[in-house]
Amino acid sequence: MGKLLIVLLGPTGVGKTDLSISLARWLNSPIISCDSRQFYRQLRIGVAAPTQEQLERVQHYFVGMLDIEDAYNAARFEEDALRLIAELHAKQSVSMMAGGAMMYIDAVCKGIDQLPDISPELHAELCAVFETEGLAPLCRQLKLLDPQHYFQVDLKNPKRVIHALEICLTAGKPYSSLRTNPQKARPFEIVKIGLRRSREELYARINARVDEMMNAGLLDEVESLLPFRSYNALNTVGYKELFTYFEGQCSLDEAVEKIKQHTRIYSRKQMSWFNKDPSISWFHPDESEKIFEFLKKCMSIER
RNA sequence: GGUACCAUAGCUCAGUUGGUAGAGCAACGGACUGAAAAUCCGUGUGUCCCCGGUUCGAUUCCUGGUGGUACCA
Repeated sequence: MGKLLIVLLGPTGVGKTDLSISLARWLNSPIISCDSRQFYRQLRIGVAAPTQEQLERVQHYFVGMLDIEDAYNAARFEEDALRLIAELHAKQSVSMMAGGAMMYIDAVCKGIDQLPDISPELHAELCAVFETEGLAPLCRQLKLLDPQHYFQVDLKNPKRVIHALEICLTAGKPYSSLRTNPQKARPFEIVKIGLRRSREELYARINARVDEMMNAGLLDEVESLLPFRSYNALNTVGYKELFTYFEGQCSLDEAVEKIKQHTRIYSRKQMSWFNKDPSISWFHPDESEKIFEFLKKCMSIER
């Protein structure tokens, strides 16, 4: 009997959490979260993590599994999620992943290339070069070590250039030789359900949700995280804006408005990524009956 | 009421020694394989507050008006 992974995705604020819970109960299955910032246990209100009540109704994997100081990435998620999916599929034929972290979704569905681990020292060294001399010397070095990638990479994007360079230096061969644009075989079928709304609707929900977060105590949550603000996990919409408020750089109203704006921008970025993926079947979150019908069909084909 | 300053893109403002204008943010579009709620790229026509004057030509100079801010009464 074939196994199936249902992937529920969509932009932030579209209504994934609510629908994922009805789906999970309908399927009698836990939820594999694919919202990378909800993985951090200290990030609750600001990342719209499932509530305690929701967590009690349905088991959620990965939510709150990391500490704010932990480093994590899409490759590790690929490993962790695949291991978990295999365990679940030993007991059940259908599993479900829900979330909006674009690259994490692709890591599980398509796979990403095996790359060497980068030493923190090397990373710090390259970052220091960037800080003091800018990107130009790093680009020149990349051109020498990996001319092919040099012509593909976004040479204005420090993260990309530094990453490519540290891979070359660590692997001892060009990054491009390690990039295979993988489409890894998975021991299960994948059905992607995309949720979308009109922009007007989505923006209204995002704006309202930010106000709800503030009412729910986001300010206290962020204040308690001030000592950790340099960690990457806190370079997150909803947190960075309130940090600048605590620094006295702007008023609270301005910070809240920024959170709304940045969340809207993030939602568009997600849509721009998802729109490229032809394997997604799109629904409005209110059409849950249609989604159930659609999934029934998928599942009967699988069996 | 008087004086001074200001009025330019959705917002904050720059600028044009007179030849109809440009930044940041926003907005919109895009990229994306180990930081990804990250990071990066692209897109700028707007009665240059209104009426009049000077001028070949005014958003720019001048008169008047309107609105705002500050100070003085």
